Amino acid sequence: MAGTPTIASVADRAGVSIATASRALHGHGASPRTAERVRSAAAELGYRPNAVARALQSGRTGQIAMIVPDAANPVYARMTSAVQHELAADDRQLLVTQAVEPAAVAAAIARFGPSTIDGLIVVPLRPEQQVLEALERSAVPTVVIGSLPEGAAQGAVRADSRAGVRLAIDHLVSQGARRIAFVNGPVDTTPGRQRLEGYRRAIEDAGLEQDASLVVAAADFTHAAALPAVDELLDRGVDFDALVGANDLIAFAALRALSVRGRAVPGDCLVVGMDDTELAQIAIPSLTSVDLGAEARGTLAAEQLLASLRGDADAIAGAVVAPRLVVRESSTGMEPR
Amino acid sequence: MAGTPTIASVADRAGVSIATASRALHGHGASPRTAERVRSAAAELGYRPNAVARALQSGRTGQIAMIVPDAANPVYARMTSAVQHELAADDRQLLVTQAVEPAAVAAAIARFGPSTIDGLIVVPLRPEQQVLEALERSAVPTVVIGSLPEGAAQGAVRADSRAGVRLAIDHLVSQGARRIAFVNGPVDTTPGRQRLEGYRRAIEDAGLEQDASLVVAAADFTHAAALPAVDELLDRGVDFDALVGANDLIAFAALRALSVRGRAVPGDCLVVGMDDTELAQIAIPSLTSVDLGAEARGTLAAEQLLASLRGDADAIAGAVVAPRLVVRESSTGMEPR
DNA sequence: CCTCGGATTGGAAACGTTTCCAATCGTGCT
DNA sequence: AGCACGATTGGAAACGTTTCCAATCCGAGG
Repeated sequence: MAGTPTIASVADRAGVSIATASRALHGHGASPRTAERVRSAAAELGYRPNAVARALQSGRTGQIAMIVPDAANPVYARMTSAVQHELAADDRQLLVTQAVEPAAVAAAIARFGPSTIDGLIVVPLRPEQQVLEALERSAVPTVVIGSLPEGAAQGAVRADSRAGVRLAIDHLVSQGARRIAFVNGPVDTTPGRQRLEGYRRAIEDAGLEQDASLVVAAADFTHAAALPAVDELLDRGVDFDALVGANDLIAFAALRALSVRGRAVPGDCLVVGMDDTELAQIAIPSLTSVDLGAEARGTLAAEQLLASLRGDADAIAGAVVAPRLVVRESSTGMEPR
Repeated sequence: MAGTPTIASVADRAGVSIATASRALHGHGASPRTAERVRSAAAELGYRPNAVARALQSGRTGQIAMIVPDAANPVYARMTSAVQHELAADDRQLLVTQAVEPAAVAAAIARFGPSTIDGLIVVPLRPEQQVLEALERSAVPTVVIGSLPEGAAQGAVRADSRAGVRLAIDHLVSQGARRIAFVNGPVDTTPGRQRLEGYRRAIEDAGLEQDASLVVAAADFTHAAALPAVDELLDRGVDFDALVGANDLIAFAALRALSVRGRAVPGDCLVVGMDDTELAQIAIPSLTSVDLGAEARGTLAAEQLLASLRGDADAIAGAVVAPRLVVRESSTGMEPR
C-alpha cells in the first residue's frame, strides 16, 4: 500500500488486470480508452516501472559496461564520453571500470555476466592470451577498441596508429625537420608496437636516416613515466631537430625536458604529440597533435554494439578510424595565436 | 538445460533443494557436508548467481550512480575515480552520468529510481530549487558534493573554496604581489560565489586595495570560456602583478593570454590556479594550484553513502575538506625543475 | 525404547514485470 | 437471428533468487 506503486496498484486503480495495465503502458494491444485510463492512473500514483523486475523478465538490463586502461587519461575520458552519449540516445546506462593489467582486465570481463549487462566495450592495451580467453568466454556481445591478435574471431574498432605517426613525420619533414626523435610508450602494448612500426616505415619512406638512438620507450603512456625516458634520450647527446611523442602526455614530458635544457619549442625543436587531447590546445605552446579519433572510435563501438543488440548479427564488424593531423604552435614557427 | 546454469541446476546436481543450495552458497545454515557438495556442484557447472534476480528479491542492486557537471574536467575525473575506488572495495558498481543544467540534473536524479540504484552521489554546480526538489523526492540515500542552500535537510561534502582562495592570495602576497587579479567562473554557481567571496575577504584581510576592475568572470569553468574573460581583463589596461584563476583551466587561459601579450610568468606576473589537476604539473611553467581535495571529497562522499547503506542513519553528515596549496613554478621565481 | 529439541532440509511464497494462452466482448456479415 | 472473426481482456506462468515456515532428521537424555 504505502510502498512505491507497482503495476498491480496501477491496474487496481484503473480497474483492469495487471496484464492489461502492462500492455496499456507498453502502448501495445490495449484499447485507446483503457490505455488512457491506465496511463492516468499511473500518473496519479507516480508509478515508475521497476527496472530490475523488467530486466529479470526480459533478460535485458539496459546497461553497457566499458573497461578502459586509464580513466585519468583525457583520451579515454573523451572516448567514454562519446560512448555514453551514444548510449543515452538509446536509453541505456554506461558502467565504466578501469583495468590495465591483463589479469585485471580478464577479471573485469568475467565479472560482468549477462545478468548484469547487455553488452561490453573493452579497450585492452595488452591483448594477451588471458584477455582473449576471457573475451571468448564472455556471454555478452562485446566490442573491442584496439587491436586484437590475428586469431581473433571478432572485428575491432581501431585507430590507425601507423598512419597517424606517418602524418606526424610527414608534417615535420615538410617543416624542414631531418632528424626526428620518437618517444614511444611500452612496446609490449598494441599502440606501442604499431606506433614504432609506423615511425620506422615513415622515416624510411621519407628517405631519412634510420637511427636507433633517436628512439626511446617510456615504461608507460603517462607523463610521469615519460620524463625519465626523455631525459635518457637527451642524455645520449644525439642530435635531433624534431620529436614525436606517442601520446600527448609523452609529448608534454618532452616539452618539459627540452625546456629544462634550454631548447626552445618550436624554435630549436619541433614537437608533435598524439591523441589530440584538450591539453594540446591548452598548453603553451599549443601542441600539434595527431587526432586518432578517440571520439569516433567510441561512437563507432557503441553503434556497432547497439546494432548487434538490436539483432543485427554482423553488426560487430570492426572499423579503422583514419587519423587527422591538427597543426598548432609546437611544430610551426608561427607566433602563438 | 543448455542455458546458463541457475541455482536450480546446481541444486539438482548436488541432489538438494533450491532452498538448501541457496543457503549453502550463501554460507549460512547448511551443514558442512551439503555446503561442500553444493559448492563443488556450482563450481563444476560454472554457476554465477543472476544479479538481477537477486536484486529483485533483495531490493538492492549493488549499484551507485553519480551525477557530475563535466566529465571532461579532470577534477571530476579524479573525483569519480576516488568514488569508484571506494565502491569497488564494497563490491559495488558506479554509474556516472553527466548533467550540468539544473533541469538535466533534476531529470537525472528522477530517472534513477530505487529499483536501479542503492544510492546516489550528486555534484550540483547550481543548486537551484528544481534540483533540491528532485533530491527531496528521490527515494534513495543521496550524498551531495558541493554546497546546498541553507534550507537543506542533509549535510553535504564540501570543499572550502573561501579558504582555498585565501591560501592562494596569502601565498601570492608572501611572494611580493600587491595587485592580484581574479578570474572567476560564473557567479551563479556555488563555487563561483564562494570563490569570489573568499577573494574579497582575503584581499581585505591582507590589507590590499579592493579594486573591482581586477575581477572578471568567465561564462563557464572551461578553458574556452575563460579566454575571452581574460582578454577583457587585459583590455581594461588595469595593472596587476598576480592572478588567481578560479580553476586550473581558467588559470591556463590566463597563462595563454599573458603569453600572447608578452608578459612572462612568473617573471612579470604570478599565476595560481585551483583544483590541482594533472595539468598543473604537466604545464610549462608548472602551475601553482590549490588542491581543493577532489579525491578526498569523492572518498568521503562514498564512505558516508556506504555507511548509510549499511544502516547507519546519521552517516550522511557532510564534511568540509580543507584546501592545500601546491606551490610550483608559476608563482615563484625558481627555474623550472 | 521413547521423547524432546536443535540442526538441517524442502516446499512454496514473494519480489514486479512481461507475455502466452484462453476467454470474452462486440461487430459485421449472411 | 445466428455465426464467425478480430479486438480486447484476464489468469497464470515465467524470469532466478531469497527466505519464511513447516517438516524431517539426528542425537541426547530420560
